[in-house]
This record gives sequence, C-alpha cells and structure tokens, in this order.
Amino acid sequence: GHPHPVWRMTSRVPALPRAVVVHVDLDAFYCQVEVGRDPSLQGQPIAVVQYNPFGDLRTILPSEPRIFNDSNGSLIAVSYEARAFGVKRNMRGDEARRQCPELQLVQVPTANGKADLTIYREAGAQVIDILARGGVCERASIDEAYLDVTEEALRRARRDHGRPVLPLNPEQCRVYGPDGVAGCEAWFSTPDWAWSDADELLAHGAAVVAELRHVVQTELGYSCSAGIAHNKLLAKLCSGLHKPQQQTILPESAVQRLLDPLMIAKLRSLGGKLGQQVAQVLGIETVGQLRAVPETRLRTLFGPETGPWLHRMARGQSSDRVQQRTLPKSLGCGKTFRAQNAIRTLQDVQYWLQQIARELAERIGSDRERNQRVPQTMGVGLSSHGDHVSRSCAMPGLSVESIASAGLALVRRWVAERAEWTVTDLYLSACNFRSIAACPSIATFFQSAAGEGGQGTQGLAPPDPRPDSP
DNA sequence: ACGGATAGCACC
DNA sequence: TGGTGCTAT
Ligand SMILES: Nc1ccn([C@H]2C[C@H](O)[C@@H](COP(=O)(O)OP(=O)(O)OP(=O)(O)O)O2)c(=O)n1
Ligand SMILES: [Mg+2]
Repeated sequence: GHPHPVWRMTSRVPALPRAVVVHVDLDAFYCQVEVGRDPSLQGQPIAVVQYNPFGDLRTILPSEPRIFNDSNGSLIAVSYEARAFGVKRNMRGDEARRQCPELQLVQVPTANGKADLTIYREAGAQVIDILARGGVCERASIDEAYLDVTEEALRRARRDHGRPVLPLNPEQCRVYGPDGVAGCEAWFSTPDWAWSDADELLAHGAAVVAELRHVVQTELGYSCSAGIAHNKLLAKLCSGLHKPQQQTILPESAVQRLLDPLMIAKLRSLGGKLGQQVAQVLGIETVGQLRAVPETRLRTLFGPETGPWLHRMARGQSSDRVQQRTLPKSLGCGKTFRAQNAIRTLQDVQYWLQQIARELAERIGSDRERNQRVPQTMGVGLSSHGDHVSRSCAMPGLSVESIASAGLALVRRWVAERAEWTVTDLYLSACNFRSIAACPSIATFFQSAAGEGGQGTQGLAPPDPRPDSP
C-alpha cells in the first residue's frame, strides 16, 4: 500500500498550527532565594559562594546567619547589582570584593560534611509548579523550564478572533521585530488584518507567559526572564537576550537576523568541544556562516546524524518536543576532595559514603512522600587519577545503611581490580523511578497519566511532528 | 590551594 | 543493563 495516507499530501488539509514554545529562566536564582530568606539583602550587591575554608566539615543550617564576607570560595551566583560592578560567576571571594567592596557573600548551607542545595531545589520546584499551570512543562534545570503553551494560545486566538491583546506588564516585553529589538507596543498594535497566524499565536503565548511570570513574582517573589518562539532552541536563545525580568518574542521573520551574526557556541549543545570543532574545521565563527555550508559537506565532515542536525540548527530548526516532566529523573549527591584531602583508605571511603548516603536517603524519602515514587537503581561514582568510573546495582533498600553498604560493596569490587588508587570525587545517585501511587480508579489514572507521564494534547496530536520552522 | 554540585542524554 | 563522555546550570 501507499506509505502515507493520501490526505496528508493534499492541500485541502489546513496546516497544523506552529507550536508556541517558551523557555523560562530565573534571574540570579540562588541570589534571589537568599534575598527571599533575608529581605535585608534586597537591592544590595550579593553573591552566593560555595566551599568553606574548613572543607565543609561544619554544618551551616539554612536558618543560621550565612553571610561571611571574608569567604574565599568561588561564586556560583551573582546578583545583578553585583554584576554592575564587574563581579562574575567563578570569581573567588577576594577578587570579587576588590571589584565591589560592599558585596555581601552568602555561603551555601552545609550538612553531612558537604554543601546542601536543598533550599534552592525546593525553591526551583515551587517555580516549576506555577509554570506547569500554563501548559506542558519540562524541568530543564534547577531554575529553568520549557513550556509548550500552544493549546492555551489557540484557545485565546479562537476566543478573541485572532487579535492579540497587550500582555500584562508590557514594559517587560520585547519583540525581535523588523527594526531590531523593540518594545512590544508597536508589534501588538499591528492591525487585525495584518497578523500572520504564527505571529498571532506567539503574541497570545506571550500574554500567557507574562501572566505566569507575574504569578511567580507575586506568589514567590522571584523575577525571571523568558523567550517565546516556535521551538526549544530559539526559545532558549531568546530567554537570555534581555535579562533580567524581561521576556522576548522571536517572530519567524526575525530568526535569520538573530542567528546570522551569532557565535556558533551560543547555540545550545554547541557550547563545548563539538562547537569548537565545527568552527575550527570549517574555519568559521557565526551561525550565518554555518548556514552557508552545504548539508552534504556537513554530512561528510560530521557524520550522517550530526551533519544534518547542524544544518537544521543553523536555520533555527529543532524538532525535540517539550516533554511533560516536572520532576528530575535522578537524584544524586557527592563531594570532591582536593588533592591533599583525597581518600586513600577503604575506611575513609566508608565514612564518606555514609555521609553522602545520609543526604541521599533523606532526599529519596521526601521525594517518595511528595511524588509517590521510589528509585529502582542506585549507583556510585568516583574519580581516581583523573579518570571517572561508575558502578550501579538494584536499589537494596531506602535506608542510609542499605544505600551506604551497597555503595561500599560496589567500590570494593572496583578497588579489587586495582593496585593503587586515590579517590578525589565520590558520589551516590538513585534513578529509575517507579510510581507507588495507590491503586487508582480508571478516571483518576487517566488524570494522573496526563499530569505525570503523558503528553497532554501534544501526545494526542497526529503522529507527524508539529512544524517548528518552515 | 580550590573548578563544586547536580542533572540529562547520546553513544557503545 | 551497565558504563563512559559530553553538555549544561
Ligand atoms: N555552573 C553553575 C551554573 C549555575 N549554578 C546554579 C546557580 C544559579 O543561580 C543557578 C541558575 O543558573 P543560571 O545559569 O541560570 O544563572 P543565574 O540564574 O544565577 O543567573 P541568570 O540571571 O544569568 O540566569 O544554578 C551552579 O551552581 N553552577
Ligand atoms: Mg537563571
């Protein structure tokens, strides 16, 4: 028979609507979490610093005073007030203070002899829970999420007969328009007859995003930025264009203008070795230059998968869907030991596995209560002489003791294969989660399936992909 | 001295 | 399945 249903090849079928994809990224996130806990820090230049001079041995609770302005660890988050002084992530405390004498340095909490990121994780989860009200929501990191708000945008387009209305807080809304970046007023005052379907959907999506950002701000006190475009690649690119506290719409007509002068490394997944290699092998720097390279040449140089993928990326095309997933797929924790403190005995391995297992067991326990799931697999990882190895096994139980001893057994097996070793990195992780939700009625089952693993209306859509770009 | 603690995914 | 390497925040 014919490989495709004939109707798909006719022009009588209306085109699927372009997806409205959003990337949301909290501003100076760990700093905002700390300001929320200590409002006296509001408006000041601050940075969050990880590492303490005693090797994280002393527990520092989230509720304790954690401002240590003589702290010399490295900065993992920097407020916008501090950035104005030239303070940057990865700077050391002393260097940062030279740039900004008023800088307030907040130390990450510690427990079990290691940094404890619980307060940031929980704040991130609160944000995700709000964003998920807007549509399909994918947790992308502790402070980022992708949303697919196509359905709500379509609903509004039908309700308002097209005609997007100016979003909430229009001064926080930018458009990459025909004359470069501009405020959104001009774009939103496009006459009714002049909107393209795709732009109209983006505009409605932008209104949804403005409302979600407003809820995050008022309910949690956190500001964020967002990008609104037709796919994840472009939405992510846009969310970073006007930080902080701004959202940016990228109409299809502006994609090429945005990409042409952009350094290749700015594209997600090209920020590392591959991006460097692409630029070097081709002797180019920008996405525009990459777009000029024939697909056949990219295929020859980078392979049958990577070549065409680069070709599409240079055109702002990416087809990976926004997944419905608000929870992390794995929980892990670990600690790095500087050369001097490197672990050289099994006794010390055992001690540190126990410490790390305390945190992991605690997190697995609260995750189980909150999310009705338990991990089926655990693993241990370590670095020795610069090489990283990992071993995994079935989850032996959820207690500190069972996790620590299973971890130790895995390490023993590894040690047995080696004459000499020195552990400079040790971590435990848990993954492969299974639901333990109480046996639900059919109706309840379908409800939670749509919320947890399902794809919402995305998943019910016809099998051919919703077009992201022409 | 000090570039830490996490997380997801492609690939074999 | 289990394991490594890359990319990212
Ligand atoms: N190498 C990194 C990068 C980030 N983070 C943490 C601290 C950040 O606050 C948070 C979010 O990372 P972002 O890259 O989004 O940076 P910020 O949110 O701090 O700032 P921005 O406003 O630029 O997004 O993740 C980290 O621990 N280590
Ligand atoms: Mg951020």
